[in-house]
Amino acid sequence: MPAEKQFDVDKVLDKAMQAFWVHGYEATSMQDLVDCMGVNRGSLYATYGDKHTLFLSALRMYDETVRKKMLAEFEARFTPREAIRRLFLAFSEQASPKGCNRGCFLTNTALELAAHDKEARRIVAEAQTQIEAFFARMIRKGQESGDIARHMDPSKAASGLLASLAGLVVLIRSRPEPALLQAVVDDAIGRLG
Amino acid sequence: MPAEKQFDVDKVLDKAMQAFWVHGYEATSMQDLVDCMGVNRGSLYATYGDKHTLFLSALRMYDETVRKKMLAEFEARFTPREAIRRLFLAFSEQASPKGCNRGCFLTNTALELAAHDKEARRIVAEAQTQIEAFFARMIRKGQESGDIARHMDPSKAASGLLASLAGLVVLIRSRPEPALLQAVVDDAIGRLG
DNA sequence: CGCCATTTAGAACGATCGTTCAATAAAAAC
DNA sequence: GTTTTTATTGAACGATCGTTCTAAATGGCG
Repeated sequence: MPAEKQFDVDKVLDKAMQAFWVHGYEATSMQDLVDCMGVNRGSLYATYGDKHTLFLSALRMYDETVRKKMLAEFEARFTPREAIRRLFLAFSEQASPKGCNRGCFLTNTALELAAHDKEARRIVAEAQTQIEAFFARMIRKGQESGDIARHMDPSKAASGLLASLAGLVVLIRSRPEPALLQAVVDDAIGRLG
Repeated sequence: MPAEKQFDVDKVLDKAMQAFWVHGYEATSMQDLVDCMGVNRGSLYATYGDKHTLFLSALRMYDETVRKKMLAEFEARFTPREAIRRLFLAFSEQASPKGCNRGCFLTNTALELAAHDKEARRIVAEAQTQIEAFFARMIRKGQESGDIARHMDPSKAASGLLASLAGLVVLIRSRPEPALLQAVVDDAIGRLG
């Protein structure tokens, strides 16, 4: 049934993204991917290349369709302070003590691969830099409008918020307790004054 | 050459801990462990059990010999505020833009295994709870002596510091830039008043 | 000195890993 | 309508995975 692809390349890549997101790179086998993507091995290699290349494509897709979209939406729809809060809530509220807590694909990758995989580190670092810039921008805007405290250094506070956000998604995976995550979010937002 | 073990069980377990710490669970093969521990496969299985059991032993060893020791030493030797600062510095100063940044074994495990491995999650969660308790204790003591701001809720602020610390070690692996890590530490300590 | 207990060494196990390939099928090109 | 091109399929590849087992070696004990 050829000459035209029998599947939607992006939709199937999304399946791979989900698998890598939940289980990580090493713990996801090509067999797992064949099963969850619903595409045969040959087509998979012909379309996406080898496992490592496929992983990086999935990571880039997460960065584009999840991270970028999130920041843009919150920045467009809310006040600076509220935009920051929504970003934290987007993670803290996805967590549940029982279910599977996948956290953040970029942060999972930061710890599993970034130390040894140059391209993975580049993607993760670039994404973190943009989140940091988002925080700094929001803080500056909030300071102008008066709903964020004027005494703080926007770029230093942005680094602090980036760490708090990364820490939040770590805790989502190890201690998905609503009260704890809520406390982390409150503490982070509370710093804004 | 038997009847007595030819190697120091704890010293060799330490080698395994280093390997898992740097590369994680899945990316460390039994062959890697045989090589770096300097002990044969048979002896390895007879002494430590299978790979997963060995990993948990290594993780427990990290918790006992690294994490617990660190907290106890800082708590005993420094003022509350300085004890907190030293804990952050212990991580931020180990990072270098060039070298291998292993970060924190417990946090690495939190993201790689905690979501799917019950016992690993238990160990990580317990350690994080104790770090949180350490922060809360230090904050209370600091508030009494006056070098930590009195307006903050100790246990909520402790949760916030725990997230900042976890975030710091995430950034160590993905963006080991001294200026960034310094900013994160300054922001965390700055919150104490 | 000789027997036993235990560790050591490394070969070997089946299973699974990531990857490739030859055969099949169908749309596109002429 | 024939040829060419391309996607699909699933079997098959060698390598490596975690694990087990057998044989050799040594110290403790009678």
